[in-house]
Amino acid sequence: MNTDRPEEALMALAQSFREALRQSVYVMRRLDSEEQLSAAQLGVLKMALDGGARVGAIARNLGVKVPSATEQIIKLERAGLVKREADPDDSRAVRVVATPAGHAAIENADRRRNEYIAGILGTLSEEERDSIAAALPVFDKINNSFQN
Amino acid sequence: MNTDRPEEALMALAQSFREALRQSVYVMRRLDSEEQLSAAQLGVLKMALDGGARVGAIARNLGVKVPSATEQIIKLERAGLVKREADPDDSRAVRVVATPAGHAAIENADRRRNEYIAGILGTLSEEERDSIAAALPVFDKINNSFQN
DNA sequence: CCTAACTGTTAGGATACCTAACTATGAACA
DNA sequence: TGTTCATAGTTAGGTATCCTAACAGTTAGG
Repeated sequence: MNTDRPEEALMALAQSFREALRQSVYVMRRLDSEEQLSAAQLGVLKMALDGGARVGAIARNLGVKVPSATEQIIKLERAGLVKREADPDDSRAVRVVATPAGHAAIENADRRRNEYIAGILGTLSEEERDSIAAALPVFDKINNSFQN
Repeated sequence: MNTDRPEEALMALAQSFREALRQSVYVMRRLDSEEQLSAAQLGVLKMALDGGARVGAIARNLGVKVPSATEQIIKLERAGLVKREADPDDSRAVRVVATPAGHAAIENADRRRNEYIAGILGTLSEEERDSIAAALPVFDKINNSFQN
């Protein structure tokens, strides 16, 4: 495994996997286009829930650079969904915290999107759903390989 | 199944699925950032291979509107990887065809990306790879639900 | 023919991301 | 204690991708 010249089977699997990734991007765009909060903003908001999160942590979680996170945070702030506060332990840092309106917004956005997806999952067979359920943790593992 | 109020389990699966989608977008960005051809351009190029494809078909395949496809096609054309020709059957239409340089480029780009992914898949256990392989067709089925 | 439908291109605008440069704070150490 | 280096965010400027609207040319139906 994991040699310089991956075997045929591994390459074929990689190819299919890549196709799934490509489609996922498309699906996410569709999902986003019907909502007010973008996926990135939803991600920020989620991290801002319990006690808030620092800008750098948010950026890392979203897989973007700090200025890109700042940009989304500012939009959410203008929309009244989060507020920025000084970190009591480190005055260089900024804690992003969800406002009550932010809490409400995230619940709505999350539920709507989940219902949309659940509607589609509902059309699958039990078996198909099981295979998805089994694969998701592995997906997660793979995706985490890219965090570097 | 597929009721107005999806069950708990379905909603939970939808939530995890959505998380995987989100991560996929991130992974695709990473993968793209190390290459010269963007994923969208690679998609155009692939369709331009055998006998070429019409602009509208390319747009549909990529999940974007026609002007967005045109934009990518123009870039590839300027790079010498495709050429645009009149469709013999319908003079309104344009066929996008890969040049020899385009053929070469796609092979390189595809192989490099597959090797990268294969390298990661190689670190998984046999079982994990099997669960991915089993899920990919279902992913495909789900993703096709969005083609509307 | 003449109009309606279709295929693409062009123009203009929005969004999200990036790098580089800057400010301010913290931490290490002589 | 004071200098220096590292860290946290913001701001400025630029790029890529997508979109809608308006347009030109072609096809097809009545």
